[in-house]
Amino acid sequence: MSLSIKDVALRAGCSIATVSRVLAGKGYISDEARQKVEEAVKELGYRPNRVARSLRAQKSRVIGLVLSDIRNPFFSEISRAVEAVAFRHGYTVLMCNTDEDPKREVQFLKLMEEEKVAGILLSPTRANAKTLDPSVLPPLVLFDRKVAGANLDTVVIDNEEAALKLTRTLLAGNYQKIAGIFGAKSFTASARIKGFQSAFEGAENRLLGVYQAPAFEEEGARLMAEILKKEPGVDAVVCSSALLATGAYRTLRQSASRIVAERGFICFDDPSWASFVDPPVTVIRQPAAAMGEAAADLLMKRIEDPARPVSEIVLQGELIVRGVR
Amino acid sequence: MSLSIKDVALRAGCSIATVSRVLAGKGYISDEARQKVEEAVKELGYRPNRVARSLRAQKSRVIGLVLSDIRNPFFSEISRAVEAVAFRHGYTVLMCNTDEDPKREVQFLKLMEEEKVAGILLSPTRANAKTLDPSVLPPLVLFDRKVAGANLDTVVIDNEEAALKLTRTLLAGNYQKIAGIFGAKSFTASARIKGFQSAFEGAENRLLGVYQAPAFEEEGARLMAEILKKEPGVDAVVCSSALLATGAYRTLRQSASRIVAERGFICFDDPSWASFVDPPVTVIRQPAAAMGEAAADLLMKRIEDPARPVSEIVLQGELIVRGVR
DNA sequence: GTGAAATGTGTAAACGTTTACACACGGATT
DNA sequence: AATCCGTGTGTAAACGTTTACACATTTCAC
Repeated sequence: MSLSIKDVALRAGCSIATVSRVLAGKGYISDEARQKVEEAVKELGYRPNRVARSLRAQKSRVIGLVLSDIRNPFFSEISRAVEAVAFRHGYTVLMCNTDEDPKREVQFLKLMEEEKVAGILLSPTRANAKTLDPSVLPPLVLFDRKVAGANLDTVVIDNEEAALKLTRTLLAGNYQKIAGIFGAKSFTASARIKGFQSAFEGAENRLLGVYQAPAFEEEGARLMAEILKKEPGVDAVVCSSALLATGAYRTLRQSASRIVAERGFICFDDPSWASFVDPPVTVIRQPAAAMGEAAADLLMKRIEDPARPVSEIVLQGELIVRGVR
Repeated sequence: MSLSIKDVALRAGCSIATVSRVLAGKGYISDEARQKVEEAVKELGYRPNRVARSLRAQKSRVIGLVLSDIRNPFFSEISRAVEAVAFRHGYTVLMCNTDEDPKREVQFLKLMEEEKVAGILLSPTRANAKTLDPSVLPPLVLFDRKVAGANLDTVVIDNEEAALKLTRTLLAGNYQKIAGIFGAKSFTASARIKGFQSAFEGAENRLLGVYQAPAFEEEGARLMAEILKKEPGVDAVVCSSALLATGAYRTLRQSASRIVAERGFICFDDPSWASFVDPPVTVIRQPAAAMGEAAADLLMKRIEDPARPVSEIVLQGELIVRGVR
C-alpha cells in the first residue's frame, strides 16, 4: 500500500534496520549510510507509520483528553492549550466529550486503553472518582477537579479561596439577601460552595441559600427564575460558572430585577459580555489556558518518568473588579 | 503485557482464529465455541487492541477533526456533534486546532496520514485549498468552508443568502451608512461579503465599506474603533461572526456610539449576550450542531463507500429578529 | 454410496515498526 | 600473533490482530 521502511531500505541499498536506526538517530551509523537513507526518505517522501510504531512500542504518541463539556468556553480554552503542548511534543490529542455522564466517561477511558494512549487528561465526573485505578490506567493527570482519595497528579484552581474573594466583594457592597447558583455534583462546585458559605461567617443572615444545577445556560436561567419567585427579597447573586451566569443574567434582564442595576451580580469565569453590559460585572477569571498548559506539561513529564513524585498544582483565579463607581 | 487474543484462546481452549471470528461475528462458528470464547472474554476482561487492529487493517477507527479555532463557540459546538456521531459509530476523534495557520494545517494533515485515520473532517484554510489532493488523502469531508475547484463532500451554510437576509433587515430599518466587519482570508468570509454587498443593489450609497481581519475578539474591537474613527457618520454595522461581533460590540458600548441604541448592530452566530443586551441584537444563527452532525454522517458514509457520489449539503441560517419595537 | 456443498476449526502469513543478537571489520592492547 | 573493543550492518523475532488457505467433518442430493 503506502510506503514502508522496506522501500526506503531498497532505495538506499541497505537493510531496514539501518533505516530505522537513522530515523531514530540511535546506534552506530556511518555517515555514508545516513546520507543515503536521508536521501531516499526525501526522494520517496516516506513518512513513518505511527500505528506500527505504536504496536511495536505498546504505546502510542497520542494522549486522551476527556472533557465534561466542550461547549463551555473554559474547557475549549483548555483544549486549545493542551493540543498546543501535545503537538509541540509530537503527540496528537484524542478528544472526548462526556457531558458529565459517568457512563460515557468510563466507556471512553476504556477506549483510550484500547488505543494504547500514552496518557490521559481528565476532569473527572464525581461519580467515577473512586473507580480511577492508577495501577491499570495509563499515566493520568486530573485537571479542574480533584479526586479526594486518589494519589494523582492534579491541576486545579483554588476554588474555595476564589469563591471567598468573590463573595466578599458582595458583602463589602452591603447586600443583604445573597443567593448562590452553583454547578451540581462536581468537586469544583463543592469547593466553591464552601468558599461562598464561609464568606458569610458572622453574617449568616445575609446568606439566602445555595441553588445547584448542571452547568448549562438554561439551568442558570431556570434557577434564577426560581430564586426570584421563592425569594422576592433577593438583592445579589453569585454564579459559579460562565454558562450558569449567562442564563441567570438573561433571566434577570428579562425580569427587570434590580439586582443587575445595583451590581448585585457577580460570577466565576469571565463571560465575554461581562465587560460591556451596564453596569459591568465583577468576576473571578479562571486561568484556563494556564491550566491546560500546566496539565499537559505535567502529563508529558509523567509519561517520561512514571515514577516521579505526584504533584498538585494550584492556580489562583484573578479577581476582576468592574463597575465600581 | 496486557491481555491478548492468545490468552483468550488458551482459556477457551481453541485457536486464536476462532476467538477472532467470534469477536468479529463472521465466518462459521459453533454455538459451543462461541459460548466458550464469550465466557473467556468476560472472565478475563479482555479488550481488543485497537492499535493492532489498525495495523492489520491499514486503517484505524479514528477520524481527524481539524479546526481553525476551537475557542470559537461555533466550532466547539461542531466538535461536540462530531464527537457524538463518531462515538456512536465506534470511532474516536483526533482533534487539532490550527488557529488558521496553513502550515499547522499541513503538518496536522500529515500526522493524520501517519496515524492512518479512517477519515478527516476539515474546515480548510484558504491558503491550503489547492493542495488538497483527494487521491493521496484519506476520505475527507469539508465543513463550514468549501474549496472552489475540489470535488469533495462538503457541508456549508448558505452564507451569501444569510448575509443578504441579515443585511436587508438593516436596509429595511432605513440606516444610511452601513459598514461590514468580516473575517479575513476565508471562503466563508468572501461569500458573506458577497451577500452583504449584493443587498445594496440600487442603494450603493448606503454601503460604507467592508473591513476584514482574522476572526478574534480583539480584531473586532480594533476594526470597530477604526471604523468609528474613519467614518464618524456610520450608523449601522454587520459583523460576520460571534467573535468579531463581541469585540465590536464592546468597542461600541465603550464609545457610547448611537449605533447600538438605534439597533444598527446585527451579526452572524448567536452570541450568548445577543438576547439580553438592550436593545437585543438581531442575528443569523448558524446551525452548528446540525453542521457537525451532517459532516460526520457524511464522513461515515464516505468511509463505508469511497466510491459514492460526492455530495454538497447546504444548510440555511436562521434569521432571528430581535428587539423590534 | 458417492460426490459436492456446507460447516467448523487450526496454521501461518501479513501489516510496519524496533531491537536483540550475531557477525564482520579494523585498530589498539597485550 | 592473539585478544579485545569500538564501530557498523544485517537477520529475524516480536508487538496483536485478521484472514487466506488447508483440512476435517457433517449434511445432502443424486
